[in-house]
Amino acid sequence: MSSRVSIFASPTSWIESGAVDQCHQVAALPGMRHVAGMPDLHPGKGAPIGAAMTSSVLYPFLVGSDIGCGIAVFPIRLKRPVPEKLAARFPDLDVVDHSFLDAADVPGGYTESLGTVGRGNHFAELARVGTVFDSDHAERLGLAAGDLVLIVHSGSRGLGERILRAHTEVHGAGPAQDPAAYLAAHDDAVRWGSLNRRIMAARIADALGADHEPPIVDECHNSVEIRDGLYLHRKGAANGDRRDVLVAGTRGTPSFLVAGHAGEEASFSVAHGAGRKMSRADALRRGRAKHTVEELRRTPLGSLVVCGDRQLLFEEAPTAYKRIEQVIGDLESFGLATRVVSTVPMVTYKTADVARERKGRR
DNA sequence: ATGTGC
Repeated sequence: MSSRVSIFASPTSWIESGAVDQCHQVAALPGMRHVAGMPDLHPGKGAPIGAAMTSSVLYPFLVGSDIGCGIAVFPIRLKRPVPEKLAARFPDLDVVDHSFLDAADVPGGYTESLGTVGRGNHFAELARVGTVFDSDHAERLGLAAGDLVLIVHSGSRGLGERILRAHTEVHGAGPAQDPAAYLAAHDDAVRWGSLNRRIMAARIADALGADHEPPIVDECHNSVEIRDGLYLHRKGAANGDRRDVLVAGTRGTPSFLVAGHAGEEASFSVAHGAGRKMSRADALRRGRAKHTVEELRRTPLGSLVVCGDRQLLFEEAPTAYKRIEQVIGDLESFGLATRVVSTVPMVTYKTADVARERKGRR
């Protein structure tokens, strides 16, 4: 059985060779039919990130540990948004607030860390709609230039990790022997991730004294689905089959809400973000020489980044990522998606700001 | 990515 690798990136887009190698390694796995690399493709742990991988057997490691990770967009209204004041009022999304869990029907019964953002590339951001590229589509979503939105990127925390570990402890990187059982646990994690994002949005809106609405976009990018009798794994790739997707920029550049039009050749998928250009280790080493903490906490866009962890701040520096405009341009030129609006960060929460808390307690 | 691994 032959299997193909297709990379949806223009020759001028930077794709690390290691990530393409990983695509071919995955394509050589038993039962594999097709690997579609998105323009944000970069190397991951064992499998590429930014890829949709289709096979006749289910490989849990291709989804990874953060099953159900995704990005949701919630319209929010605020009277006079001042980034400095709002940043100071953001809730501590590193810890659970039990008052938001009472009414929640928690998938998998896993209540630990529900409503918390986690680490890595996860964030919760207050942003304003910048450029409107497709006014009809934006209007259907209820969006106009200047409107405020909450963007929440997070996943299933310890739950997804537990599900993958239960599989790998027995089968390693091998396929699921009981796909239905894995899928049932996976679906719990997908629902949990979505609930996690909603609870965070509610916590933020409450802390800012704002009204917010249900999400207008909520697509996960680590998942597996059965499509045409095959397992379609997505790792750092969102469902782009006539779905709207928020493709995340960086903590210092805009993001793009796009309309997905991806067909079978692209495994019905679109990119999930800018994609890392540097490893975390490289970003930390080079970032320390290149940036100050101050410039990473107050971006050229005038937005603020709440992040009490200096290492994470450097790892997540905008320069550690590819240019989001290039990624979006590739999605458009390959016909996978079209721009609807851009969003411009005002306050991005990464992790609690220890410096601020210490000051407040004095 | 992860209540984290050798």
